[in-house]
Amino acid sequence: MSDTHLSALQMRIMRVLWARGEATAAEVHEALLEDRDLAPTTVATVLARLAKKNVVAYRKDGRQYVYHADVSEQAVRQSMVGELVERVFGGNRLALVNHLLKADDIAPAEWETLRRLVEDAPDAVSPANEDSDDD
Amino acid sequence: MSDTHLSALQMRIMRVLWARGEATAAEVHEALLEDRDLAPTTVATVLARLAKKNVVAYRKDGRQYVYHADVSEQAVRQSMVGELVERVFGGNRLALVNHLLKADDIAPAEWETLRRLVEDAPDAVSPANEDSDDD
DNA sequence: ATAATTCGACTACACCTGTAGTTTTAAACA
DNA sequence: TGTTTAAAACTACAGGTGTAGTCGAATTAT
Repeated sequence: MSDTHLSALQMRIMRVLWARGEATAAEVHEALLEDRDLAPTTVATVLARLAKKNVVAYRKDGRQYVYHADVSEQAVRQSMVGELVERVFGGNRLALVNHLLKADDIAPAEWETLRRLVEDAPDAVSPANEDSDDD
Repeated sequence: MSDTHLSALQMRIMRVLWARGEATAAEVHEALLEDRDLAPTTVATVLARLAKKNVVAYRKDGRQYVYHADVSEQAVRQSMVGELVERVFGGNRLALVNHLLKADDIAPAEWETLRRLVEDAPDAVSPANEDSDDD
C-alpha cells in the first residue's frame, strides 16, 4: 500500500498539489516555472501518468481537469524515507539520524532545536502527540 | 562530483564491495544469494554498468576482474541523503530529522542513544571529530 | 455559424534499470 | 596441443522516466 516511490520531477509536481490542494496542469506548470523550464505538455504528461498510478486524481471542471493529490505527503515521506533507510543504511534508522547529526554545517540554533526535539520526545508513556512533520 | 544516485540493486552490490573491499562478480553474486535470487550474469551486467559510470573499478587477476568500490560509502550516503532531503523535504534537513524522531516505534533504548548523540554534539567550537557514520 | 484557441489524448524517442541469454575469448586441463 | 570451461562481452527486451510534439475535440470569441 505504501511503496510509493516518486522521482524528482514527480515530487516537484506533488508538492505543488499538496501546497495548493488543487490545480490544473497549466497551474502546476506555472508554479514550476521559477524552478524548472518545462513544456506545459511535459507537466501534463507526468500528471497523466501519476493519475494512472493513482497517486493523483482529478475532477472535471468543464473541459479541464483539476488535479489533487491522492496520497498524503506524510505517506510518501514515510515510504521514501523508509526506502532510503533500507537501501542506504541497511535498515538502520538510527544510522541515518547519526549521519544527519554529523553534518558539519548545522548551526547552533539548529542544535538547540534538535535538543528540544529529542528531549520533548514521547519517550515513555507520555500522551501521543498529533503534530505534523513540517517545519 | 557527488551526485551519485544508486538504485536498490546497485546499492546491494555496492554494500558487498564496501564490506569486503574487493570481490569478483561471482563472489558478489554469491554474497547476494541470501537476499536475492539473481542470475550470475545479472550481477555481472550491473557491475559492468557501474564500472562504466566509474562507481566501481577493477583490477585484472588473470582472466577475472576483481572489483572494488571507487566511491566511498560516506560520499554515496551524503549525496543520496541530500537528494532525499531536497526532493522530499524541500531541502530542510531538520524536517527529515523531525520526521525520523516522530516514528512511533522507536524503543526507549534508542531514545537514549539519540539523546546522547545530540548532547555529545560538536555544537559550538569543539574540535572536528573524525568518527564514522556507522552504527 | 465559423474561426480561433485550448486542453486532453496519443505518439515518440532516448536513456536507465532489472533481468538474463548467447557469443566470444582466453585459460586450464587432459 | 586440442578440448573443456569459465568469465567477459554483447545482445535483448520490457518497464519507467524526462521531455515534448501532434492530433482531435470542445469551447470561446467573432
